[in-house]
Amino acid sequence: MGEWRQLMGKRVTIADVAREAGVSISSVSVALNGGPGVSEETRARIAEVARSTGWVPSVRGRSLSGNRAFALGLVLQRKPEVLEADPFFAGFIGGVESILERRDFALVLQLASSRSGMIDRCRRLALARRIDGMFLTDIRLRDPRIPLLAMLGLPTVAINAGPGCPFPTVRQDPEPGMRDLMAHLVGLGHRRIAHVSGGKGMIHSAQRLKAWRRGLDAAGLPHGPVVQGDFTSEGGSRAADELLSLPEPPTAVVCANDLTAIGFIARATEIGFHVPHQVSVTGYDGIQLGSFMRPPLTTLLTSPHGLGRAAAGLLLDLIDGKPVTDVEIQPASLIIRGSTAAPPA
Amino acid sequence: MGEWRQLMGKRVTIADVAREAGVSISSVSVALNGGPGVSEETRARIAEVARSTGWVPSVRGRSLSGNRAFALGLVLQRKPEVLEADPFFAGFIGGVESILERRDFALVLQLASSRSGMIDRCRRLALARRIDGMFLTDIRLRDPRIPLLAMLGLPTVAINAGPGCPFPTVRQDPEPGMRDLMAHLVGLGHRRIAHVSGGKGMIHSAQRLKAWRRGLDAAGLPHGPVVQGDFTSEGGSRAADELLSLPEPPTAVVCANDLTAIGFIARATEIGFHVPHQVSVTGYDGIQLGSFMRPPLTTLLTSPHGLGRAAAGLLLDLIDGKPVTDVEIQPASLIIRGSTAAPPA
DNA sequence: CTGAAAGCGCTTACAG
DNA sequence: CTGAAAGCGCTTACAG
Repeated sequence: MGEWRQLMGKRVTIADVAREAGVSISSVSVALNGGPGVSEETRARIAEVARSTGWVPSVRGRSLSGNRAFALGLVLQRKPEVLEADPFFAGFIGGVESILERRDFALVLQLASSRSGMIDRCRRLALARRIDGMFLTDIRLRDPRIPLLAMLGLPTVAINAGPGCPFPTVRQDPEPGMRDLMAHLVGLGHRRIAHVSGGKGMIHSAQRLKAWRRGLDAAGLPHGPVVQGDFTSEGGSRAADELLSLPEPPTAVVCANDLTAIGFIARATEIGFHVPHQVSVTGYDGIQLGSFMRPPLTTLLTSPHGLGRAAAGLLLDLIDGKPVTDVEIQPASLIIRGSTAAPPA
Repeated sequence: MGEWRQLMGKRVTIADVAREAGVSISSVSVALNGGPGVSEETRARIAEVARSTGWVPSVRGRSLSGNRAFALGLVLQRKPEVLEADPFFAGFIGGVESILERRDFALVLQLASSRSGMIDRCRRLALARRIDGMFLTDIRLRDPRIPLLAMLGLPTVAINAGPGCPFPTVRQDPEPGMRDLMAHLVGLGHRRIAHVSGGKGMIHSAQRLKAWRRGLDAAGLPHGPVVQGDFTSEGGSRAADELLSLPEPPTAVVCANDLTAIGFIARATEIGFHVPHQVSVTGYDGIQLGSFMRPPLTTLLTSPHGLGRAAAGLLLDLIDGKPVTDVEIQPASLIIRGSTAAPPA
């Protein structure tokens, strides 16, 4: 019956509910928002009418009068081909949604194809007042979105930001796991350990590169060669060509992420290098497919889902004006599988 | 200066623009929506003021008065672990966004953790009038969302729907490619060809199963064994255990998607079956990583991105009241790689 | 405890 | 060509 009314195009509004319950629309509003000043009896009657008519408050009306969009924004810039295999994107959104689902907030997603497009869409999303807050991911060195969002005054939560970011931040520390990984390789006997880096200018690329360097320093080893990657398997494949044609190729290669490692291994195998017996290869992310590779991938397990959950909770608190502090989720942890072994004698 | 006004909390509104331009707010509205009845001179003046103040119309006001949300909805149900490696999700969204980006529409994404949650969120999204239209993906046999959305009267576009779906549909035909795939296997000499199916009750699982059967029929071969899968690598791994322990194991296995095939190959290799020389394995989807497997995966190349583009265009037309017809994008096509070969003699 | 009124920022007929 | 007015569906002080 409620459904029936809805479907005939006669949308149920707060006025219908008020009329049917014999109260004013303000009483309906207060009753359903849990405000004080409505008797239990009236509240129950209103609730029953709302239920039976199938009324769902219009977010348009609520937004305009209440000055809240009931939505959070996520703007990403990705090349389509990178997005498909992206190890972060889907898990992060899943984590965010697991929190928003209960709060009846919506996630507004925008994918920009260019850097300037991303910045422009951030700006419009905020200025059009479509969202109450924003998630800032894939942060770059001197990211132009940081001053933009700060200036617009939009509540923002950063994910894995570097130091000096003015927004509350959710972090998963790469350091302990990377230290374990480097110790694992050094312990196996590796002395020439190379790195295939992540996308240029990304803060997480820089973090992983630094952690690799520190691991070498800690073991008193020289810094091996670094090849610029881009977080894709193609990049890993190219890096294999480059590193394995060196006069003294590395015996271990630390890749900036799993996709890179998978591409590296595929190409290394193709040109006749046995993984792990001639060259050990490691990833970063801990994607599910890593365990189905042959050899299965030694990697660091990250938690995009956990970051999403934490970020959503933090952003909602921030919007509600609650006091917030940065959140650290459990650090990425080493998973040793078959793609690492002792170097050739 | 425009930015400055915005940032001080004094949001620029249409009233500010009207005052500064010396016109009424209705003129501003008409001018910026490209309506007739404003002189070129006035329009230019208004545009200049809008630009210099940095005014972006509030979507809240526009939605309420204009009865449009300027947003489209996508509600998915996925287990978090499936979502991460999902071959469809990210590409589809990328395609949708490539169209929405130009039209200043937003994509509202909701991820439900349960079936009932998904249906409830569909309902609330529509009733709260948060969106103008909806994408219907992952359609099941007798999907309860179909009558729901039809009843609510929400413009909806279906993706790869079966016959009898009342909504305009975007399709990528699996038939020609599956026919080619089966012919490829039969041509190699395979006579015992098994199938690992997709998730239970999904329409695309049924389609691929049917296509496999038809291929066998066309070659006059008996239907090999079918193992129930679930579109995951774990499911493929379990299927390998089951099929390869048969008294007469199949010499070729057609998997419902690439993840399943990858899991199958990993497990088959582990228990001592050489792929492709003892058993050929095929996938479906054409994920990028398929070409980095060893052996690289024979599969059908699909286009989630193309489906997303087409679906977004169709849905926007539908909302605008334009006449629409179903759209067929180029069929999924066979890619022959190293995971298929002649059966053992 | 309850209701009438103003207002959120726009769009859309309708007069002039 | 331009403006004043009504209205979209709510929330929030403010009176009673």
